[in-house]
Amino acid sequence: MSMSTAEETDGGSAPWSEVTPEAARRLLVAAVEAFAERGYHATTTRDIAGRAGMSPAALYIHYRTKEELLHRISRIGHDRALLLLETAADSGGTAAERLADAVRSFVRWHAERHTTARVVQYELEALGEEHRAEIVALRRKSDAAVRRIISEGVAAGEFDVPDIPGTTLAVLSLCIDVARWFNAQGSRTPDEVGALYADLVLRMVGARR
Amino acid sequence: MSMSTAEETDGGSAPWSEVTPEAARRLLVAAVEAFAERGYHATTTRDIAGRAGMSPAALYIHYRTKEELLHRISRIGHDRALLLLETAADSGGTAAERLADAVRSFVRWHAERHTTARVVQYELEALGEEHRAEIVALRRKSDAAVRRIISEGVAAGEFDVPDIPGTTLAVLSLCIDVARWFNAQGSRTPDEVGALYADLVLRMVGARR
DNA sequence: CGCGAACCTGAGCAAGCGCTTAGGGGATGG
DNA sequence: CCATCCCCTAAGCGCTTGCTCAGGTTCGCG
Repeated sequence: MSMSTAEETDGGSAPWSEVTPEAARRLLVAAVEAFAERGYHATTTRDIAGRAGMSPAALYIHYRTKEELLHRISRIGHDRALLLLETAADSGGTAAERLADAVRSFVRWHAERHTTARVVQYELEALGEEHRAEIVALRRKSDAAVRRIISEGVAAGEFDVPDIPGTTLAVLSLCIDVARWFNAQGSRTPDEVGALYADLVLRMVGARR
Repeated sequence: MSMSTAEETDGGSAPWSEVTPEAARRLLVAAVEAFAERGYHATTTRDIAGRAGMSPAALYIHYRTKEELLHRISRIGHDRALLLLETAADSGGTAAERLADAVRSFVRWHAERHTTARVVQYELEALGEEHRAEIVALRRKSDAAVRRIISEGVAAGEFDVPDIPGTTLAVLSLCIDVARWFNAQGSRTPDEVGALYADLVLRMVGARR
């Protein structure tokens, strides 16, 4: 029973500090691990509770349903991702600097916290109607943030982009998919992937170099 | 230059011609639709059989388990995807032409047949141990095909690519993720997405233009 | 010491799961 | 006509699912 769940590769900011009380957080962390490993539908409430060292019934003291657990995870993750992109978009510097910054931090988050990101990005369809609508709204804001950087880069003559919406979509798609293939035991660190991807994206938008 | 769209007819009739008898094909097509909509684990054998107009028991006359159905789908899809990439890699022309050709046909397949592609690309983890190993081997061959084009382009002085394995990974990742976001009711045709992505990838490898 | 609130468990329910089994119906060959 | 084969279904088995509920333990506070 002395099993510590801290298999965290996180660096810096506390991962789930916004979730209280502590028992609810333990359940949520257990759910993230289970959902990322096997997918939402293949994960049982018994599995989640077991990983958190509780009985199945304990889950329902802190969350009304299994779907609500997924929603909390998804909501927090999307808030975080959106914050990263908007911070980069609003920072100073050239469009190229801001775009590289956005991609670097967004990708680094997807690699570093790929367990969470996998759930956040690939289990959307398991959400209920209303919850999914809420999350989709957040995703549109992410899209808008990236599109804004690219548009401003084009307007300033920094970028050469024939299809702004299409390129925005491709950039986000490229970054998001990091969560699918990234492996913590692999040879690349999150920082390296972030740097590589920032370079590739600058090439995609034809940034003057 | 001549794109062999002969066997790429759309819509769910020709693509599964290798599956016989007809009842087995109907079940498989129904399974593709169901898996793509709800995911493997959320799909029931009753749902699959119902879509094919049969009773649940009929499924087990043609397939031993639900997992075998997924494996057949995954195997056929991966064979097809690998064929597209290797055909492009082996065709004549410059590296840039071959890379553009590979991306164009690979992306078009993911968009045109996004229902199938979604199952093929995102339900790998539901496969059993041996079946997954077989599929992973096919995926490594896809990676090798793309890497070969890029390497040859670099060797010929056509491309400027600092990190060949990383860029190969990113190119494949970008293309595969089309299956996740592509929507048939959306404003882009598969051909348009293919053209856009071929252009973006040529920029990523720094092709002389 | 008592009391209530917060937290958790053991036991279990109704529903749904993948899969099996016994047998029916229609075509084919004698 | 019967017999055989294939394809299919109705019924259901054993098990697991998400979730519930009555009751127990621990705590702060008087």
